[in-house]
Amino acid sequence: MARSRGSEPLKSGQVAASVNTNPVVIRRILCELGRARLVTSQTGAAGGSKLALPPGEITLLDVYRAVDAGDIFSLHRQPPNNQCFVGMNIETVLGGILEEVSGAVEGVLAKITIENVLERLQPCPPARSRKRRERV
Amino acid sequence: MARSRGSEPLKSGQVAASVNTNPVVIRRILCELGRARLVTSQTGAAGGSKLALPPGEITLLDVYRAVDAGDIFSLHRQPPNNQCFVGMNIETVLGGILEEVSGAVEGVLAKITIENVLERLQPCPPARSRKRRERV
DNA sequence: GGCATTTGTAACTATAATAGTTACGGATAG
DNA sequence: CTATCCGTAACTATTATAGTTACAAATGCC
Repeated sequence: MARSRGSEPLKSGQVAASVNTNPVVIRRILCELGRARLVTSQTGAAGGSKLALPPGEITLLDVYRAVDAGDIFSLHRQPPNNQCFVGMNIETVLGGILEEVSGAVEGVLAKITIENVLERLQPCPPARSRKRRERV
Repeated sequence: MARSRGSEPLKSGQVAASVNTNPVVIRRILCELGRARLVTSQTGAAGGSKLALPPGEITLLDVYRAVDAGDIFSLHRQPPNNQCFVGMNIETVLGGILEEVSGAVEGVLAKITIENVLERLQPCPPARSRKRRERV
């Protein structure tokens, strides 16, 4: 979507085809991103989705938070036995460690924008294909 | 196990009871930790498991690596469509980002030992209970 | 030796999460 | 008015994880 920014919005079917999945799966994710104001979508004919911000202003952390249900870094739902000394406090300790870990993850993601991803995709600038030789 | 180091080995049933699960589940994990040389186990009567190293010499990274099947930070098994420019290279880019992320996670885990976890569990040193008032 | 106990492991079932599918109401462009 | 496309619900399929049962092999103890 970042690559086709400015032009027409992408349809869920196009995105789905590019990742070999079903349009509904894509729409579900796009819908979450829309709630986070990262993309905008339009219904109806000639509808589709596009980025709501310039690629340089969307970080992977934004995307991660929009999509994460909050249970990636979480403790086992079944609590330990509180008769045990360790069990009494271990959840607090592990919770603290999980926060350290997820903080580190978020630190990495916050530094990478969609634009950076595009740059990594293509060492050379985004098309305007200087020689028109490298794709069909 | 770190808390009962020096004394008798812990049986899988005891550990299982303390986390409200089945002994076999514990044995499976203990077995992986054993293959990583972090714990030793003994079969037979009076058997059980104990740490193979002092708690200060085992990091959470050691444990993580012993247990991780390698698929925590990994790409979707179904590859994208290579007809698409993005699909052609995105896996390489995402792979690089995943490495950055897991590197950050490992950095955090490498700094925390089992001994540190014990310290965080109990602000005061490991028992020898000075007043014998705080547990039953 | 014989017995009780415990690990290691296989085989199976149960439960839950994720992905994928079908269907349809509502919005929109032409 | 019609064709198209999103948002969403409801359902099925697939997979991963957890839990269970069972048993051979190892070990300590009498």
